Amino acid sequence: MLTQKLYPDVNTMSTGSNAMSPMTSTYSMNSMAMAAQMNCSPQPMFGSSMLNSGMSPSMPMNRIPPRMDQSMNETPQLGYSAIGSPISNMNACMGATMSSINNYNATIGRGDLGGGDTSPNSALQRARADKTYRRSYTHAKPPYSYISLITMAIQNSPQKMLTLSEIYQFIMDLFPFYRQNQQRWQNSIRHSLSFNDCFIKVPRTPDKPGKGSFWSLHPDSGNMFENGCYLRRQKRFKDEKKEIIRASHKSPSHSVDSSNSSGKKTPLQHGDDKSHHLDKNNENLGSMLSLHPTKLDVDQMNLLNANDLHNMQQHHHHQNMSHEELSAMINRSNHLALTSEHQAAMLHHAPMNHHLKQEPTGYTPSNHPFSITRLLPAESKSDIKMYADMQYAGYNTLSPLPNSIHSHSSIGNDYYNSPSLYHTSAGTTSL
DNA sequence: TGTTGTTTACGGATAT
DNA sequence: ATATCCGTAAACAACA
Repeated sequence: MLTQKLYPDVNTMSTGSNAMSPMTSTYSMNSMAMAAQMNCSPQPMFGSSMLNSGMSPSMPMNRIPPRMDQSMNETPQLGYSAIGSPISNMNACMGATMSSINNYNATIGRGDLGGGDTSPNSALQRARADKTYRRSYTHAKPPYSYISLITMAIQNSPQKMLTLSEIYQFIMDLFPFYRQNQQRWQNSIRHSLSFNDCFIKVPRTPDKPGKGSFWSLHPDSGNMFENGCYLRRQKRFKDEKKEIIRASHKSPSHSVDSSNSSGKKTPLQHGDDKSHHLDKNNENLGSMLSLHPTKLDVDQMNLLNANDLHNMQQHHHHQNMSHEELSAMINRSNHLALTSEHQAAMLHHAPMNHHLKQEPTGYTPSNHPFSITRLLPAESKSDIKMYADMQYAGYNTLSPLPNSIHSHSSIGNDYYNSPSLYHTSAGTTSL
């Protein structure tokens, strides 16, 4: 079960001069901050066996990385309430073996509510009393992939597009884990943005000078997380045009361009290195390509590709459409696929799709424990906004909080604060 | 010069 | 077993 590395950094620490572990936590935190840490839920496979085996003693307690020290000193702790956070609600889908974690997380996340497990000798109670045990959870890696995180950030932005630095900031604001090892994960973010077709680059308009482009979601990529669970995509979104290009350059008839003296593969030869094959989704690409034999000049295709969005932008530029209007259009496009009702309808009425895993518990996008709609609810909560305002006063002008976290209140919303929400969809409760 | 963006390469985890 | 997804490192180029 526990096959996935829980803390990959630990295994790769030796490579970096500033190597550090997300487990680090020797600074003090108030209860709200602790809750924030718990919001950085461990990996979904963070199973009970790990907990029951007494994880913390064997877990390396690492030195505080200088950068994190600095970060934490400069950055007030977020007052995120992890009540009902993904890790808590995740347990709903983890089965009975997760019950102890469920209780544990609920307790830690909420603070002591005076209820819960009262059995005197329970491991849970011992765990509660063991602060080291608690601390071992801090800065645990959130269970969301980088693609998920980027998607969250973009979808949560008013314009549905963000700069790279804004994406960074959103992630760091939401997940303290990512205030560490920034070079590492930010490289991965950039890689994800470039590598995945679901992200498209939107050039800056002259009236918005600055560094770097905006990043948005491909209008057709909205159903990447078709069950609403933002842990792992059901399937990788692939821009068909780009895929055709890649395939055309992989085909035997398309030999490696000898003019490429660098020895590097051309971009279109690349693909997913370990996916030396086309997706099943695209297994008919060969025939497609035979229909479009050659002539798929890279430039032409790039032009084709130069992003429908950009074309849209150009098109609407002539119509005096503002950047905001354009983003609103993108928003609508994404929203169509992301609308819960729409997705639910897709789930319940669409014929079985062989490449989609089935959620055994019948989760819909709106109620899945890892749904973005839970993490980033649409409605703001004024009290949390106030708290966030206080916490973030002068923190960072790039912070998405003023217009994103503040508006969506990823934290401390009713969902997170309602004990009733500990009731799982399976009818069990973690309280 | 630091940031942003692209690409290659590799290995682990997960799904089928 | 294989396919696919994901994370990470790193080289490199372009840009502000």
